[in-house]
Amino acid sequence: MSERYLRSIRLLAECMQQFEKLSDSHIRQFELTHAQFDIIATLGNTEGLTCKQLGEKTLITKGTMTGVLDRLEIKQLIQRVQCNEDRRRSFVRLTPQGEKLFNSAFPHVIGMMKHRFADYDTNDFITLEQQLTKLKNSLG
Amino acid sequence: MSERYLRSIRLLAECMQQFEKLSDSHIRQFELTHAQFDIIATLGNTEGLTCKQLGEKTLITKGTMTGVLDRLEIKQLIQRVQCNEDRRRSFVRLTPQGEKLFNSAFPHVIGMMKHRFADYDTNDFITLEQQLTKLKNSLG
DNA sequence: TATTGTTATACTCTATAACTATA
DNA sequence: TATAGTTATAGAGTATAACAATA
Repeated sequence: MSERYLRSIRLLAECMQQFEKLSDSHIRQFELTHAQFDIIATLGNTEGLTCKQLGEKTLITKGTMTGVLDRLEIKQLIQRVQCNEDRRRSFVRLTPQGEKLFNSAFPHVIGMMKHRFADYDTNDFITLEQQLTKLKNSLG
Repeated sequence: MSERYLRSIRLLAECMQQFEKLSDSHIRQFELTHAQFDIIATLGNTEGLTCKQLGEKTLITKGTMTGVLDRLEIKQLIQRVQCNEDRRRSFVRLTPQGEKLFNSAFPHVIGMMKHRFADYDTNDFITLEQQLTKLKNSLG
């Protein structure tokens, strides 16, 4: 209750909440849900990932994953490509439209966020990254 | 795309994901959903909050809030008390059972998390808190 | 008129378990 | 037997808008 680390966890949650508040409106602008955006963002700059890999990265469970991927497939933002070496698996990849959205959505979010970090210099980033990396490793 | 702050945001999200992974099983142990836990945690150690205040703190919108509160009321963990000064509003408060759960759930989560911060000393916490506070203010 | 909270709707996410196909 | 992904189900969260009561 009076444990010191609770303060850090609360701050962490508040940071995340602020970020979500900021990104929310932009995500919806692209007519995506959070889960869908998460998938698009995770697939961006990859050659494709299996459902399992996507699940590990996004914490979306496999039963849910099928539904999320179905909706993204209907929107023609992703495609499933069956894996020839192991026919149980399939690779999920961004379609050209998916890539286009990825490449237009991110600069958009970037533009919005950029000025918020205006007062960070290189050393500030280094310190922040060090602290977050340490925290991540402690939690992981 | 190559913006430096993206690395920090990614780390932030990964920290939050790790924390959620850890707390998830414990939340479900108390037969609560994330949203429900969020409400209980927010109400803990308060005299009661209005729906509006709860919505601002948890990012749950008012339409959703009614449903979440209904389910918590059915579980007898919260109660709504109409406000006499402004009869449009009502205060949402933990019931004795709700407080009991709050007070038993948190030490539980604390116990689980404690050893993860074993290698943090006071200075580590100070640095981490400073960085997270700075980040929160930048995002907010 | 504006605000607080509820109701209603349609959709999405979620957990879980049973299932199919492949390994 | 184990694994990858789908299907099925029931419940919960979500956005949105219309609504009632109160200010």
